[in-house]
Amino acid sequence: MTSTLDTVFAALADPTRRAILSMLLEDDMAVTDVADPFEMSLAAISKHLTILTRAGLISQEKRGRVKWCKLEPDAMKGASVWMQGFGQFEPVNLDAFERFLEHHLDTAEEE
Amino acid sequence: MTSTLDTVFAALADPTRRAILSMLLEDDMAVTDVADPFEMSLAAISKHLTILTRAGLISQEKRGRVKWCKLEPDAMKGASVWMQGFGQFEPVNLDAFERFLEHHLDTAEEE
DNA sequence: GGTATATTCAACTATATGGTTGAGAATGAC
DNA sequence: GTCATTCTCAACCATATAGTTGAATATACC
Repeated sequence: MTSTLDTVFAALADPTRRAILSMLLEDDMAVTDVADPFEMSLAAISKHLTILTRAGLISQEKRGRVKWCKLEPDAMKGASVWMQGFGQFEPVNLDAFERFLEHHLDTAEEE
Repeated sequence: MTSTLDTVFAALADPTRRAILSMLLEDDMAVTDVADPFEMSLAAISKHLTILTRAGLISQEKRGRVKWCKLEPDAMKGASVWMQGFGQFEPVNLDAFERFLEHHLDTAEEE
């Protein structure tokens, strides 16, 4: 939902959640099917899905008794752009990136 | 030092640590100077720097009694590439970055 | 209605994080 | 040697995370 840098990076910091996102690249999945390849309980997976949803990385839609999970890759955009600002050091976009940092991302979050 | 996806994403999930990395874009800094703009204690900043070091995102070198912190942007490569695997968004060139700015996509806020 | 399936909630444990303060170890200045 | 500076360590507190199990809810099937 929120999709701040905080929640997105935190969500991506867990290997189970990254694996879930990879699975959802293929297709939308029901919660039970997401949980299937993992050793842990369904409740644990349900919590992971909540964290991914809060970060905006997936959406969940209930149809009948089944809750479908759908990847929302756009939620990674902000984080991806933020990181790549450190990777690509052409002087051109370095300035722009620093302005971007100052005026948009970090400040917006700490207010 | 390790620079796994786990440690890198976890390190990036904190706004203080992201702010520190942004500061280090300019130049290497001593721990005291890194801590200066923040409200929190020096010890707290020292812990953040430890986490950034463990993630490989910075390196620290002691010269005299001063410990210098240096940005190591290559540590973000793995994480950056991982995210681009989801990339419906192309690697950020100036183009994509400017589009991002134009739409003043305050991705840091809701969705 | 009764039962099976899908998912979450509640309560609990263990561990990590983010912060504090105060003391301690190095180093540099005089 | 004395004193200040730089930085970390230790102990502590509050909160969040990652997992468990068992009960509860909601829907579908017959």
